[in-house]
Amino acid sequence: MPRTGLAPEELKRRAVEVANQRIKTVGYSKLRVTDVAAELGVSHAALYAHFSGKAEILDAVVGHWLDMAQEELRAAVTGPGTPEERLENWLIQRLRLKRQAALKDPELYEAYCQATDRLREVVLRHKALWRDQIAMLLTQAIPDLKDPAHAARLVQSAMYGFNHPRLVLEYLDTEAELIEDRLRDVLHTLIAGLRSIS
Amino acid sequence: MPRTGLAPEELKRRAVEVANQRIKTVGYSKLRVTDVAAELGVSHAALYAHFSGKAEILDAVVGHWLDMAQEELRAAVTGPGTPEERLENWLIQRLRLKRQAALKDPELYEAYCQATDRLREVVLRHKALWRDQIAMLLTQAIPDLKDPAHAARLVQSAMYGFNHPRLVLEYLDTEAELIEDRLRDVLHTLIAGLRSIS
DNA sequence: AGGTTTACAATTTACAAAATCTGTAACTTG
DNA sequence: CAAGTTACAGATTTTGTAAATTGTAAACCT
Repeated sequence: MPRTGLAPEELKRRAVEVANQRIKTVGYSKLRVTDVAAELGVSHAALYAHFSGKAEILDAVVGHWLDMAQEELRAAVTGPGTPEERLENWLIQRLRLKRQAALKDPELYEAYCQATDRLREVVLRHKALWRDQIAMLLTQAIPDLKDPAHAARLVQSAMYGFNHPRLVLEYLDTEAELIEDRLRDVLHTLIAGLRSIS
Repeated sequence: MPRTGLAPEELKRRAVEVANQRIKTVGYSKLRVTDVAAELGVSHAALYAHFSGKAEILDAVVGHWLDMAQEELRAAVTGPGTPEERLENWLIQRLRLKRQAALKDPELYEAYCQATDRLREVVLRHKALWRDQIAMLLTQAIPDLKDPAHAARLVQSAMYGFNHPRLVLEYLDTEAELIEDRLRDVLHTLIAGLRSIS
């Protein structure tokens, strides 16, 4: 019987929520497990029954954000337009989500950056998911594409300069439209190239 | 009359040399202009007659490294092979130079990274030079290319994920061949695309 | 007068003691 | 016995202070 009156899953969910909130306000580097526990009304040791440590709490926060982003992006995959338009849309949307996050919640975004730097498993999983989505859209856009997985990796490589979290930060004060136009240019040229080769 | 017996230009050159050496040994963050001056046998204040401050000395060191790199790359531009091969060669060579620098003189490379982060004028100038070289090679590789400058920027955008100093560091422990293959893939697909569009 | 030095104010860095935080283990409660 | 608490050792962060560094100005050579 939990003395808190909360099911384990619920406490976990709330912990992530609180951590998320605290990162937004006090910042990523100043997040303390103690504070999160205090805000939940439990001792900090209690959290260790649900998370292996501070890193895992952070991972959960980042994972939550990535899930939200994933959800938003799903619309672009199934939306209207030609496959090529949807792929473009999807890539632009992904970029916008990151830029918005970086502008709106810089501290939370910093957590995401650090998770990426350290190659945390959460981020790797989502990167793989994203590549799958690109592969799917590419297959639709280029019917006789030889090796979708390979092509997807290629596109992802070329998009890295636009999408890498740190680089997104670097270009934050550059006009969005300018960057998006460049992304489109690269994408369309790549697709033209892939078509002409296939 | 300089009391050091050195022409201003010579002192400047030597200061850069000493700073360069010191960065390699004691590290970028621990470079002191006092030390540089001491090693030259002048008071640190004397350097302020030639450099506006510490940042400018660092810029000069980075500029020097970039000049060397530029020199090395010139060979690839005028070397043998088809224009497309030379462009590929040039891009690969540039990547290798960075990786080598990062491995051989990590501290010096860190100075370069920071200069890039802060968008120092030295780095911007070299980026423009590089883009010109890409444009030239592209023009040769694709005779009826509409807008070489635009195409060069496009290629540079797509290459950013391979060439950005920080990302180079990030991939330092990934096999060189793997990355180079990806770079080639992206480049060839882009060129195919540019050809099919022109 | 150009180039340099000395002297000095404003910053930055280095360091060590005190406080705080993380993670573990033994103990408690419904 | 699952969920939680308290107690605690080791690691990390904070804080205050001394020392070193940067950059400027006025004086100094030749």
